[in-house]
Amino acid sequence: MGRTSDAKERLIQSGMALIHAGGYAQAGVQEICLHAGVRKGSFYHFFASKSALALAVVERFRLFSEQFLDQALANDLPPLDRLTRLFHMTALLQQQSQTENGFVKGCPFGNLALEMSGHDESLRHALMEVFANLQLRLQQVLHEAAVTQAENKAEALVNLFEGSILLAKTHNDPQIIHRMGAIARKLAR
Amino acid sequence: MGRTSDAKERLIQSGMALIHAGGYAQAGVQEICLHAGVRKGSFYHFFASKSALALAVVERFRLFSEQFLDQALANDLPPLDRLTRLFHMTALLQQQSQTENGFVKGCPFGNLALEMSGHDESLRHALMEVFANLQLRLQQVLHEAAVTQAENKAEALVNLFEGSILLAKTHNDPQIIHRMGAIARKLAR
DNA sequence: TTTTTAGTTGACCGTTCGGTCAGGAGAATA
DNA sequence: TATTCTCCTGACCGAACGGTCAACTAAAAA
Repeated sequence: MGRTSDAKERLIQSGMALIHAGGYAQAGVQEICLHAGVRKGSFYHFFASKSALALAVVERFRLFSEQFLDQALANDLPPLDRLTRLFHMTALLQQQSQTENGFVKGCPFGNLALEMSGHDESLRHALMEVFANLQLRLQQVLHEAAVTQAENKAEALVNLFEGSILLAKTHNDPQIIHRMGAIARKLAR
Repeated sequence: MGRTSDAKERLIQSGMALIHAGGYAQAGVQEICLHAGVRKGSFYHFFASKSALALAVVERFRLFSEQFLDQALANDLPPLDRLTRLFHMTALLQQQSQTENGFVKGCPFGNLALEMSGHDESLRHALMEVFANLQLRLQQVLHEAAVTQAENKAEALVNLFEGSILLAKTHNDPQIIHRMGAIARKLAR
């Protein structure tokens, strides 16, 4: 079946890094190729368009976020403590990106949602699923905590979560996310 | 002192409309000029660069948001009811943009924050001030409601507010913002 | 009325954008 | 080894990008 290559994988990795750091519009195909060590002609062998890469990038971030949520919401703690841990772990993650790159990169999904959901329907739908899934997982935690109006509260927690990351990026201060850990706990009860 | 013109004003208005609807990168200088009925040469007579226009656009949105907050947080209601009204009025505003344009435009500040704060420091600082001011005004309301930890809660309300608009835009559903009105009330107590 | 000065115009700049394609290279299969 | 199919390459495309400029126009100020 012809020769093999990891160029596609490298393109996805570079896409994740550059799109997360600078946004979709800022990350040019040429720049992504340069970062990946791949010629632009090869790019279009693996992806039909730049937005097709973005879709693959979102899918990879989704896989990472699933693992991240598995850790954060693991049942080695009481339900409400897991919520707090999600915020604290996220704050830590953003703090690391701040130390490495000088600025808080923010949520890859939230970033793309505000930049692209106005003019890329397929990407918008992919992001809707990501947020809906997050809400479902939080709802399960709230259910374990035996609270009322679990669905409504889970929706609020998603909003608070994404909002705190938005403001952490704007202020370049990951501690904002950390502080919301306690609020999330209060909101859940 | 030479002839007069409202071209600068028209450019700002067009910039507000197009940047809010499609984002900074999507709104080209040429497109903004076409929308405003101004030749591109004139654009650079009034603005040193595209990002200079963005700064003026943010300033205008800031003025509008001040008036909006004056209405939403007016003391013709008990403090906590004003918070709810802010969310309800915002939901209505986004619903109108949805009816007119087919999609929820989102918060002009939040949109620009996630798209631009990574590579335009002056714009980022302008947006920081907007959010800080919103937090201050909410803190005043909470103070009137005689609640504890007003600063911490005001910060949480800003996060919840921006987050709900982010998800309303992603899901193209302004009702999400409306539902957060009750949550905000609960969060404040 | 003359001078001054702000506003207007449209051609033009170099660069970068996403995207295309014909042809060559090389590894897996037969 | 011969064939087949995937991957690689680099030149090339038209369009759009933000931005520049000198000449021109017209209204306000002198």
